[in-house]
Amino acid sequence: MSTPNAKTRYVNPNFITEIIEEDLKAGRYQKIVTRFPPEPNGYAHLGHAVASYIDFGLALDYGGECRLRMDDTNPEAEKAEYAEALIADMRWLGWDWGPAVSYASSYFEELYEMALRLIQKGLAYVDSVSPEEMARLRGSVDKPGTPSPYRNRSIEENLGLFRRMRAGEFGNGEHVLRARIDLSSPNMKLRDPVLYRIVHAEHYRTGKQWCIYPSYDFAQATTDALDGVTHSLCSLEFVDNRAIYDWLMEHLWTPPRPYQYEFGRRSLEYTVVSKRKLRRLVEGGHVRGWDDPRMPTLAGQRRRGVRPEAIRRFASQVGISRTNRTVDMALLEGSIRDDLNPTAPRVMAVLRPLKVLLTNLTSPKTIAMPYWPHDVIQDSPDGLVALPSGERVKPEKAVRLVTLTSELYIETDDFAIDPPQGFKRLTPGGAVRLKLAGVIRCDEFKTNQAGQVSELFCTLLGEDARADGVIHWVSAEYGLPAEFRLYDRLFSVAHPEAEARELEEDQETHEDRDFLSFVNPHSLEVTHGRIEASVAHDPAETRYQLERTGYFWQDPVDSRPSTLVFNRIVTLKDTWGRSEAAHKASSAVKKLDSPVGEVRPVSQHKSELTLEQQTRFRAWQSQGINESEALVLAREPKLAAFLEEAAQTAPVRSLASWVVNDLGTAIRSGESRVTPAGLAGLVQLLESGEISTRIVKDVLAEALGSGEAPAEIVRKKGLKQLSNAGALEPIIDRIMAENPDKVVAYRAGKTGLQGFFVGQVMRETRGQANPQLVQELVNRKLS
RNA sequence: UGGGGCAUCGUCUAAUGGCAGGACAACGGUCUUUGGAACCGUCGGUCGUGGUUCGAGUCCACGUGCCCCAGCCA
Repeated sequence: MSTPNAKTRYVNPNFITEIIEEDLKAGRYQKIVTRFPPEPNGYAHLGHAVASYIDFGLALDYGGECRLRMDDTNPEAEKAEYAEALIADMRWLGWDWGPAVSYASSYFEELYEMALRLIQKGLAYVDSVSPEEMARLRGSVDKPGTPSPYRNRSIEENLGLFRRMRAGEFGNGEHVLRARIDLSSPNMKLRDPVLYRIVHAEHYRTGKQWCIYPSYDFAQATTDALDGVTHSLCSLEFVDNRAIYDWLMEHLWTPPRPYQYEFGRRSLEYTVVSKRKLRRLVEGGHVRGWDDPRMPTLAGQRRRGVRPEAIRRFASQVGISRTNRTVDMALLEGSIRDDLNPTAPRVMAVLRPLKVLLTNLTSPKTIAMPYWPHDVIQDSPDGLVALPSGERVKPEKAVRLVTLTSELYIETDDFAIDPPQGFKRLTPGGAVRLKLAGVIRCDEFKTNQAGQVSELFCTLLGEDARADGVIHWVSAEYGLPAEFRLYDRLFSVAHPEAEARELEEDQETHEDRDFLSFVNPHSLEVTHGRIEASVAHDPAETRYQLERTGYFWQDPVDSRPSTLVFNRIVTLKDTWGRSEAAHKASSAVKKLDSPVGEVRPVSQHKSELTLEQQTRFRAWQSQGINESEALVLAREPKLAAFLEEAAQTAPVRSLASWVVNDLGTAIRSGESRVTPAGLAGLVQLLESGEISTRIVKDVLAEALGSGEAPAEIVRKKGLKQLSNAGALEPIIDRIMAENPDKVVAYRAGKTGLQGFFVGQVMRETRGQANPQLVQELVNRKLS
């Protein structure tokens, strides 16, 4: 249970799973508990989907639990409608949060008690300055803050005031409760953060019961603890807030306690997700609503026809790391196609009809057409395939009847008077196959006044006639008229926010040249065409692949049996259209080469040394220490002092690199558990040839963790450098024998494999082999 | 500007100091009654400069670039 199956796990291994596995192994928690805590102040979007995937997926992977918690601590922004929508969206995604949704607002009483405890401990106080004054007193990033005149109120006074705040004796903004932490902290978040503020507003759940509300920082930490959370995951912008989280845990909770970990946000190309921007799209009429299929909201994606399985697949592929990233649209589209390809039955529809008359077809022909292509049938595990109704039947039963009549429609694009190179469709005098209905030849075509082709006259040829390609079609008599809504990316640029920012910098007039100016005017195209009659009998929520055009389903809001409306969920991959477009673009515009040799500042200057540092720098150099290390030592007295002390019993030249490169970080932070004498002892062993640098490296790392004397570790583990070729050679021979393929690859020129062989030997000998010697031997044996 | 976070193919993501790997995209091919799918293959990367090391994406230093923090929002 503690390590998920690599194939079925939700979340791929990452820095957080590493922590979880370590915590489970060490028995710090019986089982892990995560939580997904949206604020009900808007609709869920793909960002929420990815974040929830991590929280719920991790819990699933490690046999834990994930709570869904409404972080509803700001009554002015939140609505029941949003909370309900959020819950519905999460359920749609398929998450299970146990018997009940958790609400921060359900814990208000407990939180209030905890605040009282903080006051009683002298760790929180009621401040009564104005918001502006508080901002001023907080200082700025480069100036420390100054205490408010109310910072030293007595515990009794604070208690009294806080109770009166709750009792509603004060107006908005008159008082707040603040944590007493550190007004001069370089971390701005720690400058006495607000814990409670007065808000006289109706809360969608607690009504007027409260007029004081906990802040994000206070509520997040306390409700995590109350919910039994073990791993509290949030996005990177809250890194600074972790200090408050830990401070609150330390003073209010006894272990086991939750810890906060942060991961990078994910955004998507060609879209925006901030609530403010989404609202402007809706209110500005750029889209038809929050559930417009172009919106990145889950409501929008759902209405578009995307299935939750596709969203989860997408989230899984996006992955998780400690960097904010913008994901390629292709990843989402690919996930949707991968989900739909094996689940969407195929039918035919013509989006932009061109009338065709079959001059030699005397009576209609009814054809049984399979819903599935051969490869989907082949891949079926039980040999059965689905009908649109969901019923699974034998492949030969998975068919619908389609009628070919003398009057029919084909796609306007499937005919060209003057075809481009490689065109595999209908041309004047040319032949093409109508899917499953025979080959036709175009004898004549008619044009309208505008010169556009309006009708084709064709002859139906025998089955064996040669054809350039296969196209889809719909009978004019039997086909049902339908509206098709073809969605494209909402914005015409991949990074609308970043582009808008650049525009602002370029021009002073930024107000109307913001991200909205990048809205793609062609993001919705509506066509009227025909779809084969069989769909009339299918469940309304059936997702189809309309052959050669894309995945579609009926718009759940606007489609009616009498007036069908189909949304395009995603196009098919179109290698022809793509190469066509690329061809046009390259021939139309000859791109100007961007000027070469761009200017790059060549300021590779070392940061300046003071006179005193220069003197020390030269002194170190004169002792034989290289420039790079001497520079560090000259600048950092702590390291220099450490080195000087160690140098009393070991050669300074040999010590310097260990001090600078391996112990530097620990010494600087004052947390080095290796003493100067300890290092000197180890270096003596190195100098005498008893141990190798490899061993020094490993021992130092261990000593840094355990605090044990390095020489003692060497003695206890019996570490000793093996410089005896006779002992090493059999090991090398064995490894070569075990990896014949690598030997071949090496001899074929993949010399990077030398590292593999050396590494194997080092591992076998627990790092004790003399690496130079091993390398030498390996080289000789391999060549 | 003080503090913090981050940097690996076009994109996303892996690699106890020891083979820079995977996925998506792109490109080429096989197959195909979908210019789809599937299959095979190709292309392509460690931000820069030094240092430590037998060996550095990983450790050290100095740069460069991006993101977050000065709400009684979350």
